[in-house]
Amino acid sequence: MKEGPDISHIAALIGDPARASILTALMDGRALTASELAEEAGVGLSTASGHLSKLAEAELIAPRKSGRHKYFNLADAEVAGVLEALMGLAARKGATRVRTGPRDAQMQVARVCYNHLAGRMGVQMYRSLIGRGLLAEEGEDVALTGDGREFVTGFGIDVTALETGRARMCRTCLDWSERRNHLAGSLGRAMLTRMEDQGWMRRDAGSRAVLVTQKGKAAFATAFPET
Amino acid sequence: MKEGPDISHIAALIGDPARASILTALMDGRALTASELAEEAGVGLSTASGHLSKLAEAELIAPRKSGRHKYFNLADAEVAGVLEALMGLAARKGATRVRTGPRDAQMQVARVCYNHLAGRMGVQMYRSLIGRGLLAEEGEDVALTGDGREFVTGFGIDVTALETGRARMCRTCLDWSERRNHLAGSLGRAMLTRMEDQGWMRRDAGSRAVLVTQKGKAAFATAFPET
DNA sequence: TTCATAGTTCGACCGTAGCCGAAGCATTGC
DNA sequence: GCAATGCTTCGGCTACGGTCGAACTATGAA
Repeated sequence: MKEGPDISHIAALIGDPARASILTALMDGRALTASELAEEAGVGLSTASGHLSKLAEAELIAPRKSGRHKYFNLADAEVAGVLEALMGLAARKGATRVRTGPRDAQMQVARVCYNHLAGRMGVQMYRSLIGRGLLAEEGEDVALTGDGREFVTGFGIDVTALETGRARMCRTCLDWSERRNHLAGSLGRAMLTRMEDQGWMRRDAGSRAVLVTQKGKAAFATAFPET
Repeated sequence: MKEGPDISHIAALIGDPARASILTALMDGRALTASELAEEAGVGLSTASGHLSKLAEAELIAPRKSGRHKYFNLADAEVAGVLEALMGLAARKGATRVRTGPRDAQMQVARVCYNHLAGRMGVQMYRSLIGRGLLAEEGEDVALTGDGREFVTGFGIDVTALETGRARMCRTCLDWSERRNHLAGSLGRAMLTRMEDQGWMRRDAGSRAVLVTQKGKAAFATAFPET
């Protein structure tokens, strides 16, 4: 008398510590190789290879061969969303396995989620765009308004290119630390890239934290004022 | 070098088939006893007791003693939301463990999620309320508008009582079958209860399906027209 | 009090699944 | 061609955790 999809299989996949590390490592949207993920998870290459097969088989991650390397990505933003949601549950009993350090504080301020900006700054950007009518919420997702289109173009982003792309341009993603939406989708990704290009922020290699430059702090506050 | 909350522990808890059955059984919001849950999961009472301790320890479920019975509920709507999200992932590769039958079709149409209405009808209700400006989305959550307050009161619900309650009145919950939001929170619960009281629908004992009466079909379509 | 029902704890059993190292493919570089 | 690198497969070990039944506790009913 069980109804609905079988969640135990997929949850069990996420439930192994090594596999959870792998998935967490992929949450910033970068593609990583099997060796890098093995290192990240702290297991041997053969073990990691087994884990990766299982995750790929369940379509939680998407493998891509490139030469003699094999790169892995999270399958899509929905998977990333489920992982963030699980982090939300885990976070509220302080079940962080993290060695606390300077990076962790920065993680709360700005970090990469899948491939867009998350953390306090990600949420601030989102709320600022909504508050000024540049982004409008429609049902479960969001869209650029006319004003928003203009703003984003002025920000240095080719909106037309995004619109013709295959990926959804605007998506929301629930932030595990802030418990509020931030902007995902191809626009979210483009915004982060643009801010990196302008020297406002840069990703911390080997973690999901995003380091904000002095110049970036000021420019960000001007571009995305709290409303 | 792991950052962020430790999702593996919590995912592993959900990942055991017996525990997943228990959690799934609790998704309709009813409180069930240890024996009932053992039956549901198909394990012995002693085994179930162990599982229940673990789930309670992780605050996924909330135990309540009542006489010589012990009742269990999901801890809150966020837990229910994570479970629905996992179902969404599982559903897309057809990983249903369900014996297909007439009930399952009904589950797609209308079912109980935690304690509110989900499935096609749940989504229709939500979209109808949004479309007519009775419910407004604000950031990640939703609120009743002035018109909405009037409408809901006319529907036979004491809004003031809900507002003074401890639980959040309006919440959204992502539907695993429809992939769209439906209304959760104490208002979502009250709406379902009210519709049951009026004889529009009733819960199928022993499953999460909601059976809609002939009268209910018509009344629902009138009350929540597609916009 | 005595009995019955509900749930917990304990001990023992057993299977699954994670782990590694070694050997085997595949791809690139020399 | 041969060597080096990246990954997969295989075999065998181990341990963790799910399972049950039995003994124990607690609550309520007769």
